[in-house]
Amino acid sequence: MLHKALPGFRDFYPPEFAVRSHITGVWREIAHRFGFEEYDGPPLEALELYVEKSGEEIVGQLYNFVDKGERAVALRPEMTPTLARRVAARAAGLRKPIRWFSVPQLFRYERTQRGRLREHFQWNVDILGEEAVAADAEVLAVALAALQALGLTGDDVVARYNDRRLLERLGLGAGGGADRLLATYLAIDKLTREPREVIRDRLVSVAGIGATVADAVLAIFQYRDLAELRLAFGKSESVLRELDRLEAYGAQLARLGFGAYTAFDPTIVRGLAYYTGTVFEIFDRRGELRAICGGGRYDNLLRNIGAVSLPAVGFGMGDVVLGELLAERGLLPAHRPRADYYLIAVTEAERPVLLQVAGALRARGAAVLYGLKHANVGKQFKDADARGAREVLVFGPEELAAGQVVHRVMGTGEERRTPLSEWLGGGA
RNA sequence: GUGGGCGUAGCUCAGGUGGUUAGAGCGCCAGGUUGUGGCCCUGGAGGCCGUGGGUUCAAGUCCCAUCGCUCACCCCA
Repeated sequence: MLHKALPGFRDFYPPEFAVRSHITGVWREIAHRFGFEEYDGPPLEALELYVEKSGEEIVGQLYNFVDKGERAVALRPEMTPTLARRVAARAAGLRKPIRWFSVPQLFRYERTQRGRLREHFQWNVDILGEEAVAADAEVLAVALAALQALGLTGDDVVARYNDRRLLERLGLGAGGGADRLLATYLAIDKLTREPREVIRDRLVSVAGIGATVADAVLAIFQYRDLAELRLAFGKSESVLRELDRLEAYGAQLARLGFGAYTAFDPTIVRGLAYYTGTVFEIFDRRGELRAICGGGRYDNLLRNIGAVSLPAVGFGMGDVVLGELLAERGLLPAHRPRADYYLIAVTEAERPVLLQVAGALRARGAAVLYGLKHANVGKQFKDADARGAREVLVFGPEELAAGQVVHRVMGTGEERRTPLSEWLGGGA
C-alpha cells in the first residue's frame, strides 16, 4: 500500500468512475436541454482572485501555495470568480443573456467529513445579463430537472428559496452597512441549527445591531409563508414588491413542473457575501445530509470584479452529497461491464479470421472483445460471460470450412450457424 | 483547528481475560473441462494485523505517540 490518495481526495476505480460519469452525464444532458453552453477554465488560479472581496470566508480554507515562479496560487475553491472574470473580459461581445455551465473540479483545504472532501466536482449553471425573475426560476428549474432526471422526486428533495431583498425590506438592514448586513445573514444562516438565544446574542455581539432590532429581526421568522408575511407587512410598498417577485418566482417554477420540489423559507440566506437577491438551497427531505445544491442572484459581482455591470444568477451542485443521496435511495445504476460481441477462436488457426471480424464489427460501432491469449473454449465463454458480452461468435475449423460461424445469444442461450460473410461485410 | 469512535487479505469481517506456522466468505489466478458461460468441486496467490516506540519470557490483543478513516464542532463548495 505505497501510494494512497491524499486525504480528502478520491480514487475513481471503474465502479466509482461509473457513478461520477452517471451524475456528470445527467448534468450535461440537462444543461443542454435548457440551452446552456459548457465552458471551463484553469483549476489553478492566482490567489488574489479569491482573496478579493468576492468571498472572504472562503480564503481561510483555500488550497493554496507558492509555485516555482514564486507566484501565490490557489486551486480553485469555486467557479464563480473565474466565470465572472472571464465573462467580464468579453462581456461586450457576448449575446445576452449569457447561459453558461461548467463541471469543474474544485478544491478546499479543510478537515474532511461526510459529504465534505478536499476535492469535488461541482455543476455550475449561470445566467448573466438578465435581471427578470424568469432567469432566477430558469436556473433553479435546471437544477431540479437534473435531480428529477437522476430519479429524485419532490418527496426526496426540496428547494427552499428566499430573497435577500425581502429581508432587507423587512428591516434586516436597519441602520447598518454592508458588513453588518452580511454578519446578520451569517447569523440567520444558522437559525435552524442553533438555539434562538445564541443567534440573538450573535446578532448583537457580532453583527453589532441593537437588542431591540435583533428581536425585531428574529420576529420575522415566525412567519413561514408568503401569505402570512403579506398579512403582517403588506402595508409597506417595498415589501409588497418583494413578495410579488417571490410569488412570481414560485409560480413560474410550478408552471415549469417543479411545484412539488419547491418551498419558500425565510431562513434561507446563504453564507456567501456576494448574493444580492434570490437565494436557494436544495436539501434531502429527510434532512440527513448536507445541502445538495445552493445558489442565488449576485448582481454586483461582475461590477466589483470586472468593471462590467451585468446582473447574474446561478448555482453550484456538488457530486459528493448528491452521490450519497442517490446511493441511499438505490438510484445508482449497477456497474457492470458491457460488450456487444465476444469472439471465440476454437484453435489458434482461427485467430486471423476472428481479428478480421472484430475489425469489421468495431468499424460498424459495435463493442467487441476477444481473449488475448489462446484458451480452451469453456474458458473463453466464461470470460465472455464475466465481461458482460451480449452475443458470442465462435470461430471453429469445421464451421469456417463451410464459410460459417456459430452465433450465440448469451441471454437466451439461443445458438445458430450464420454465414461468415455477414460478419465480414463492411455495410451497416 | 477542537473532541469522541475505529484501523486485521482487493472487499465485508472473525480472531473470550496476551500464548505456537493469523482465519472465513466474496473476489482474483490455476485446474477439474483441447468445441460452449452462469452452478459445483479442488488447489493457489495475496497480510511486516495502519506506522513507530514501550511493557512482557511472549503483543493482532495491553500502554504511549503518530498517521489515516469516521462522527460531532468550527465553517461552508
